[in-house]
Amino acid sequence: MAQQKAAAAKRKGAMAKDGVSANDAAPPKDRRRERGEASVQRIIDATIELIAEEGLASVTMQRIAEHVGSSNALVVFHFRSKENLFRAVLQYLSDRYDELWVTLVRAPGLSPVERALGAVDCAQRFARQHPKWVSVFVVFSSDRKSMQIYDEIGLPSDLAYTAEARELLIEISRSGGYTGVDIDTLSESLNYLVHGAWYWDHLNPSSRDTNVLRKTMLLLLHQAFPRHFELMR
Amino acid sequence: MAQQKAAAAKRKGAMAKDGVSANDAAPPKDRRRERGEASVQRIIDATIELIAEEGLASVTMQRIAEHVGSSNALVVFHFRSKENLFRAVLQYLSDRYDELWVTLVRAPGLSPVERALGAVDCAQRFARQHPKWVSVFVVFSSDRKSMQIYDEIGLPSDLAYTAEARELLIEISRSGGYTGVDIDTLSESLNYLVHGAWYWDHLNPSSRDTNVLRKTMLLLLHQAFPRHFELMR
DNA sequence: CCGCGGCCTTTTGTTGCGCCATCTTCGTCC
DNA sequence: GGACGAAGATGGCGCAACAAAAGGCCGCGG
Repeated sequence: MAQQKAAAAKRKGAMAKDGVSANDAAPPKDRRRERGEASVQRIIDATIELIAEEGLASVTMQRIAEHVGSSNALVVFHFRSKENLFRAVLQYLSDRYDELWVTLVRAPGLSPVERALGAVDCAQRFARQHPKWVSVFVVFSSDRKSMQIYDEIGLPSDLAYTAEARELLIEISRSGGYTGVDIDTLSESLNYLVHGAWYWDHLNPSSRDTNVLRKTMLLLLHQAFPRHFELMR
Repeated sequence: MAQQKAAAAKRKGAMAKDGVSANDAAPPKDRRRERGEASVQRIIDATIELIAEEGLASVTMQRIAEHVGSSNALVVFHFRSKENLFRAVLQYLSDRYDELWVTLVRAPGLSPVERALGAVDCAQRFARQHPKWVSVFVVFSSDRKSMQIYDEIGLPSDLAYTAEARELLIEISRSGGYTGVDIDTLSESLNYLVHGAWYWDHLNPSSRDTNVLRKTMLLLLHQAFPRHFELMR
């Protein structure tokens, strides 16, 4: 499947990058492979675009191929089936979200409070910078059929992020000497808020770009840990 | 499949006797029409069931008919097309929600605070009592194609409920002498929370039946209007 | 007993996925 | 350095699934 190509890409990336250096080692970088990988990426991008704009039902292999500017057989060649293509798309998006999360939440040297703020940022930035990606997530996770794919790829990460955030809240509560804070309800609320914002903004894009999500999350955090989170103005 | 149907119909006609006493109150209603209406309802129910369980993509006219125990032509007969059927389904669900909203929010003699609490109740009850209906809403509003249907039937009501809730909050704020409350952010947050809960519980049913939605909505209301809303314990 | 309305079967035309035969382009081996 | 082989790409086709239309049947009510 698609993983083979990712693996091959690593091998190439190791040395082909600085290949400008004169005539050393005659770089055997396979231009066929490069072309193929570029095609794979273009197909994934086109699929995201189409799904975000039109939904799953009306997306066909030929429409994707058409959008890419190739024949449908090329799509079938790279991803053996439609389901495989969708799986690759979701994996791609999941990886992009993970990158952002790692940068904003798991960056070394951050305090738990900073990490929590990073998580808030993560949710908001992702939705603002890549509304189409969010749409694809929503579409995939709604239809039960494609939900099988989401259950395999998206949901586990999703639950992991929630759990990680929950641990952060516990740590803040403990080290801050707070008692009587209902962590489970709080973290679940934040989860609802994030997904609600994503979902609602997908179905009613005009409400995007307000600061409601961030404000409310900070409000809840402030209400629970007043000494550690400032209210937004 | 269809043979059973004909047989059942036959039996039904003969059975009208032993159901009630011989000369039961002269039915002024056309029994054919009754049967037809029952079919319509059964088809709608089956469609809801199927969409909630499998998503839009894999639902076909024949699967619906099969689930109802009739031929696909019967479905086509009652609703002229698939799109029309879906429209009827969404209209049906929208009507059910409206009934609940009218009962809980617009009941005569309620104070604004009671109405607001009614709105909270409405969102929670609907999700608890009819998870499949919520699933259908989510499915319809996710796929852009069927979103055209949702935009016509579901979204206007949705926006109306949000607007009505917002008016309630304004009224409470005014009559309660509150100043500096950001009504727009508050009502939008509550909206996010409701849709987030519906969406998340649809894609991760195990988290249903907690009280998080209600608790958090009341928390936000209490935070804005402390003299009018008690916290849950 | 007759006509109509609800119900069903069969048919038709369309669409989409996946595969095959073929072609091109590029590394590699002798 | 020239031919072979493999990866990448193309067009088209077969099979299956689907929505929808055309037409016939049957029981019910008048």
